[in-house]
Amino acid sequence: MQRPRTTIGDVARTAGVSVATVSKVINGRYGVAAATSQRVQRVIDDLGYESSLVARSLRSLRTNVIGILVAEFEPYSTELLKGVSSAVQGTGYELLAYSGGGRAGGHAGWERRYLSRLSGTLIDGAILVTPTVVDAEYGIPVVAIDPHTGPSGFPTVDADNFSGALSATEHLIALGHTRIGHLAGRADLESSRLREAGYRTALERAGLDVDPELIRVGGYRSDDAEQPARELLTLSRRPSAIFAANDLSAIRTMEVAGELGLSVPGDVSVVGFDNVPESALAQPPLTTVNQPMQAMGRAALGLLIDLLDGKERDAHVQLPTELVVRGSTRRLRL
Amino acid sequence: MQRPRTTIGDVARTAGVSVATVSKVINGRYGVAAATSQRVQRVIDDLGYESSLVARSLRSLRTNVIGILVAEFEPYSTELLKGVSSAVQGTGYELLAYSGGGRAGGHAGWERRYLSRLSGTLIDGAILVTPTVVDAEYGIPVVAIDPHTGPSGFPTVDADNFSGALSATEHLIALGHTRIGHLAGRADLESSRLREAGYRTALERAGLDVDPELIRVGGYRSDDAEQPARELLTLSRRPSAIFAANDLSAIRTMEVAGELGLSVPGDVSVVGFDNVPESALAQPPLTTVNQPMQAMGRAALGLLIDLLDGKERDAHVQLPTELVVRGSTRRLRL
DNA sequence: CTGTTAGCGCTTTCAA
DNA sequence: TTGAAAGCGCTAACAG
Repeated sequence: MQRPRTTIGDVARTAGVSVATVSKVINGRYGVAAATSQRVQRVIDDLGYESSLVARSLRSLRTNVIGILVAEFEPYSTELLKGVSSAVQGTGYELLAYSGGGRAGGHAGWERRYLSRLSGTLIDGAILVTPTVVDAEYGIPVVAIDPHTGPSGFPTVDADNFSGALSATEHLIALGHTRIGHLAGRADLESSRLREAGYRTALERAGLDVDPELIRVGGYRSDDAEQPARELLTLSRRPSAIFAANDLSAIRTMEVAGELGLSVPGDVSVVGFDNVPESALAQPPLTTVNQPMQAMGRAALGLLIDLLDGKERDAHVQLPTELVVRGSTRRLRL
Repeated sequence: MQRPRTTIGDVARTAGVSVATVSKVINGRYGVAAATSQRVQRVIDDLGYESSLVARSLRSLRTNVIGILVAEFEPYSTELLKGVSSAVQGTGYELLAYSGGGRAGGHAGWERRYLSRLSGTLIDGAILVTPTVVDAEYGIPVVAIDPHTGPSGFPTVDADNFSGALSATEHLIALGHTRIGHLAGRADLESSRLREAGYRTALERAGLDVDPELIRVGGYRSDDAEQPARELLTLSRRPSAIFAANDLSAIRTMEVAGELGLSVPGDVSVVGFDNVPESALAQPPLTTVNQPMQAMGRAALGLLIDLLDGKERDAHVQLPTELVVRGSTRRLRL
């Protein structure tokens, strides 16, 4: 099976020239006779030769490949990916999305590891999705989307998490809910903190108490949300509404409610955050806060390309969020 | 900015040993004194060293990285990606999704180019999404999802396109439609041909004529679908229903209908294919044929890993499709 | 205009 | 148990 791939050496031998000459032809360098160039080109076509990204990148400084590093391919990161992909068209760059399997994403600092692995340089620059540690120096230009620490002195794209959480909670309050639970995100993420802050602020503005018992950590991942969702829904004084820190945990919350024989939105209203496509598919369709993920991906790519071109750009881009009311919330019946 | 990354040489120098020794420690080879090993390990941790995938792959045959090659990150390929990503957890493999920017996906044979670039070996095996040319020998184990030519003597995963198209068209016929247009996919794709065959068969079984004027090529991409959709909808004897070969072109068809002042499903019913999450978000929600994309991704990964482990597996996996009725189709009013 | 040479960071014999 | 040296495929000086 493992027929070794054709190398530049094979091409050189077949064409009767040196590898250096072939390299020049491939890269369009000056100093090759037209006739030679054509002959080499023919051999390249005949053999179906394509230069190895690996070998090339070991030697040269540019590969025209942009990396996008994610902990896992889930709805959020894939939406970003769609945005980046649409924006990369015509820029001359190719895209390489990298994700460790398994729990790598769980370890803080996964982005450092991945970057180290790919650097050197398989990629010219990288987009980090939800990195936990935003270290100072990475060796290559880097843009972060929704980083752990929030904007911290280097290029960042995020959404207005605070306002989004505020309007989500205000929506529930406007519907007459007063006992509103919150399924928080990962404690180490700035976005998570901002969403909780929006929740608290909305309650306070409405003159409602913030009951610590109603706040649980769901951790953004569906699996991790199950247990805390169950706790909230089996409280003796059960909340009549829950604001989950992202759609995945909101959807899981609705599933748990179903298992407990509770109807959404009949017995409990649920609001999510992100507006991933899956939220509209849920039963009932999830009321959520839209985060313009594809636009964020495009913005990140724009920042990164400017960086690669040596143009310094405004270090921080924040895009607006917006409440999307669907079927998982309803007015509280007294 | 470009602080060069720490290399194995840096580690060796700091630890006062040779690079060879460091390499052995990293790879857990025998023949290193425990004390030395510990000292080297400490330096590695201190320096935050991570070996370069690039350099390593140039030398050794395994990288434990699986490639997934796509023409573009759009809803279909990202759904597959989610499936592959969930299945890769715990296998010890990492994932590298690669996509050329721009029109690379348009050129037939893009998968060959990408594979050549990544081979040699950045990746141990690859999953090819909708490859156009399924060449015999690629040098590394390869599994194709929904290939151009259909199952052709090497491992393939696809969905039951014919049955899906059949039930989509039968659904329209059952609703009383008799003039049913078809917006076909890319002419070079087997899946596209099968969907058209399902459409034709359903019409024939119902004793309806297949009017060639009602069949246009939409090409699976949203942009490419606009013109043919417009043509169908402005025909003097306009069809009362359209079966589009995938969701993206179905959604575009609905948009075009809107621009033309036609209501969906009031004036024209529309059915798609794939059931990408976006289809449920469309206005109105799209009736479509579900293709279990995440399961297909998981199946492809399973096949590939078995191949990598030297286990030969059943070369062809076909998953069932299923009609999902939503709001874009309705009974024809006479 | 073309070829020789020297690495890029790493793994792997093979000697010491 | 360790290290020196070769070489993976390629590019970039530099010589011829």
